[in-house]
Amino acid sequence: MGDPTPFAAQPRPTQQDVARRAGVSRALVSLVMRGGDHVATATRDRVLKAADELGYRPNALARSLARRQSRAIGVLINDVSNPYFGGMYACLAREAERSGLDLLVAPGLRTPRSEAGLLDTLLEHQVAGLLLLSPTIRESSLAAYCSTSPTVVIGREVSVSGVDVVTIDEALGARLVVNHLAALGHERIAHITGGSDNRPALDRAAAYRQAMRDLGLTPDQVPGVFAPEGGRDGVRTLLQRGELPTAIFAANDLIAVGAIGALRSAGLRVPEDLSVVGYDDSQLASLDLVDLTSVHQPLERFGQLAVELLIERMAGRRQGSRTERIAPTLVVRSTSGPAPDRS
Amino acid sequence: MGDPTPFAAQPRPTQQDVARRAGVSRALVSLVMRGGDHVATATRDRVLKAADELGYRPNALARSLARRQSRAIGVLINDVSNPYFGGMYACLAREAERSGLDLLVAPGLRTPRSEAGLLDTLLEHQVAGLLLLSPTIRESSLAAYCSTSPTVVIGREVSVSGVDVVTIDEALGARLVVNHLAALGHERIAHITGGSDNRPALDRAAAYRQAMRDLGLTPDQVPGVFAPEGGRDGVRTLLQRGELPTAIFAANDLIAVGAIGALRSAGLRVPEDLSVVGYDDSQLASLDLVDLTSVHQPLERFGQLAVELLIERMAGRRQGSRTERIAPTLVVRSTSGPAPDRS
DNA sequence: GTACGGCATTAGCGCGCGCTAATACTCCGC
DNA sequence: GCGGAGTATTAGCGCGCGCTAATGCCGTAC
Repeated sequence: MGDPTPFAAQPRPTQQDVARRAGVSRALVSLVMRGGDHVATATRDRVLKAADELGYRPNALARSLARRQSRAIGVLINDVSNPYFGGMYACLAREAERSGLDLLVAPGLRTPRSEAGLLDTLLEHQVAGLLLLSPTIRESSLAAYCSTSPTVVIGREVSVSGVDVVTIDEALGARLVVNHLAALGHERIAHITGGSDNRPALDRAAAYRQAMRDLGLTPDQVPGVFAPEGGRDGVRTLLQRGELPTAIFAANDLIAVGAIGALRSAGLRVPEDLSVVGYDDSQLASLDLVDLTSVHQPLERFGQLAVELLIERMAGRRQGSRTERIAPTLVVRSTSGPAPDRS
Repeated sequence: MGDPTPFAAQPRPTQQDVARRAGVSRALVSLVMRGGDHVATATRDRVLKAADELGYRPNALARSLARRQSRAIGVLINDVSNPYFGGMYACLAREAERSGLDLLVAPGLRTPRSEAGLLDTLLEHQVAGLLLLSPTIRESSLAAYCSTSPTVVIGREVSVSGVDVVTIDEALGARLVVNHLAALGHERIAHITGGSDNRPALDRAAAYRQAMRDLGLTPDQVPGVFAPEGGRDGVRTLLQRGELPTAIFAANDLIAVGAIGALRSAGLRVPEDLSVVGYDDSQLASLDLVDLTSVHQPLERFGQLAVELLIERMAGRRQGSRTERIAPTLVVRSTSGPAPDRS
C-alpha cells in the first residue's frame, strides 16, 4: 500500500506555450479554447494552428479545478466480472457520451470492504455525480457519501433522501414468470435464489413468494448464488429432497443454465420433465444452444433514465428522491412448456 | 454535443478550512495529509480530527496538478459489452488496486471513429499511462498518442517504438487446437474466423493456416464475426457447400456456441458427427450445458504483466519496446471427440 | 549570557486554467 | 479632430494543493 514509484511526468505543452508561439497572451488562448466569441477569425486560426503544431491538449484537471466543476461522473460497479454489469455499463456509456460526460469507473471486485474505498477515490477525483450499480454498502454509509455528491443508485432499492433510484419492477418480473408457468399448468414452482446477502436477490425472492401466494400456490425456495454453481447445487438439493417441482424459476440466467445442466445430467429433459425460467435475458439466454425463457430488462432504458436523473440532479433541478421502477417483459423461449402430467 | 448544463459545484471543505478549524496553517495540514514527519503527534491528531469532523477529502485534481503527476492510468476498452473484456478488465483492476493506481476507463462502443476521441479524453485527464485493450486504431495514430504517455497494448500486435505489447501466442493457440483435433483423427478442420477487420481475428486465422500446413493439412476458412451469429452463419455456409468438415475451430467461444446451435438444428451431433473447439475459455465454455473444448488464456497473467510493464515504463526504467506473448493452454471438454469414420 | 543545533511551523510561489475588470484599438458620425 | 460605441486584447486573481526556503522556538553546552 506504500507510495508507488514517483512517476516522472511528461512535460506537456500548456496554454502559455501556445500563446508564446501564436504571439498572443495566454488568456486569449484560453478564450479561444473555450470557444468564446469576440475573437478575430485570423487570430483564432493562428492560435488553433499553434496549438495543433505543439500538440497542445487542454488539461482537464486544471480546467475542473478552475471552474470548480467537472464533467466526469463516477460509476461504481459492484462486480466487473459479471457480464450483466458489462451490458449495463455499455448502456450507461452510450448515454453519457451523448450528454458529453466522462465516465470514471471504480471497478468493484465483490469485496464489500473496498466499496467505501472506491467511493473515496471517485470523490477525490471530484466527480460531479455518482452512479452506483447494485451497491452493497450499508444505507447509512451511503447517505454519508451521497450528501457530498448527486447520486443515482441502480438496481437496488434504497430510501436515502436526496438519492434517486432506478431499478427493475421485481414484483412484476416475478409475476410474469409465475403467471406464465401457472398458465402452462404448473403448480409446484420452485425458486432458486441469488443469495441472502444482497438486496436484488432478496427482493426477487420476496416478489416470487408474493406472486405465488397471489395465485394460491405454495412458495418453495432454495438458496443459491448468482452463478452457475448456484443452479447446479440448487437442483441437487431439489433432487435429494425427493419430490421434484415441475418448474424452476431461477434468480438469474446463470443460475438457470447451471440448473439445466444439472437436470440434464440427472437424465431429466427440459422442458418436457421440468420447465426452467431465468432472469436478465442476457446474451446467454438468447443463444440457440440455450434458448432460455427469461425476464428481459430493458437496459437501454435503465441507462437513459439513470443518466437523465443524474443530470437533473446535478443541475440542481430537483431536491427530493425519485424511484423509477422499470417494467420488465417476459421472453418465452424453449425451456418452458406445459406441466408434465404426473398427478 | 453542445455544452451541457453547468452543474453547480458542491462546495467541499479544503485544507484551508481544516487548518482554520485546527488552528494551524494550511501548509501544515498539507504536510499531515501527505504523511510527512517532523510533526508533533498532538498537532497531527488535532489536524486529523478537524479533517474528519469537516468531512475533508483531498482533492485528487489539485494534487495531481501540483505534483505534476497522477496515479491514474487510462484504460481503453474496445468493446465494453463483450464479456471477454469484462474479465480482462477485472484482472487489470485487481492488479492496479494492488499497485495503488486508479483506473480511468474509456468505454469503447465498437465505433472505431470514437477511439481517438476517447484517447483524447483520457489524455486530457492527465493519466500517467495508457492501457489499450485490443485497440483498432491505426498504428500511425497510435504512435502519435503514445509519444505523449507510457503505453501498453493488450491483445494486439503492434510495432510502435516505445510501446509495450502483451498478447496471446496465437501461433501456439492454433497449434494446440489443430494438433488436438489431428490427434483425434480429424483431417478436414474448418476455421470460422472473427472477421477481417480486426487484428486478433486475422492473427488467429493466419496461425490456423500455418498450423494446418505444418501438419500437411489443407486450411479451410469460413468468414465470420466474433458473435454467435458468426458461428451460425458459418455453419450454414458449410452446410450449403455440401461437403462438411469433421471438425470446426471457432475463433472464439461465442462463435463456437453459435455453431453448435446451428449444427444441432441441422440434426448433427457434437462431437459424434462433428467436433467443435472454441477460443478464450470464457465462463460460457465451462458451463455444464455447453462444456466446450477451448483455448484458455491466463487473463490474470495478462493483467499482471501489463500493469507491471506499464509501471516500469512510467517509472522511466525502460526505453525500447517489449512484446510479451503469453502461452495459452487447451482445455479439453466434451465438444471434441474422435473423427467420425465416414471415409 | 551567548552561541548553536535541532525540531516545529509558516510564508509564499507555482501547477494549468477560467474568468472578470480593465485597457487598447478600431471605425463612425459630426 | 474629437467623443463615443463597439470590438479586440490583456493583466491578474483564484481554484486546492505540493513543496522549498525561511522563521520561530526550545533546550543544551560552554
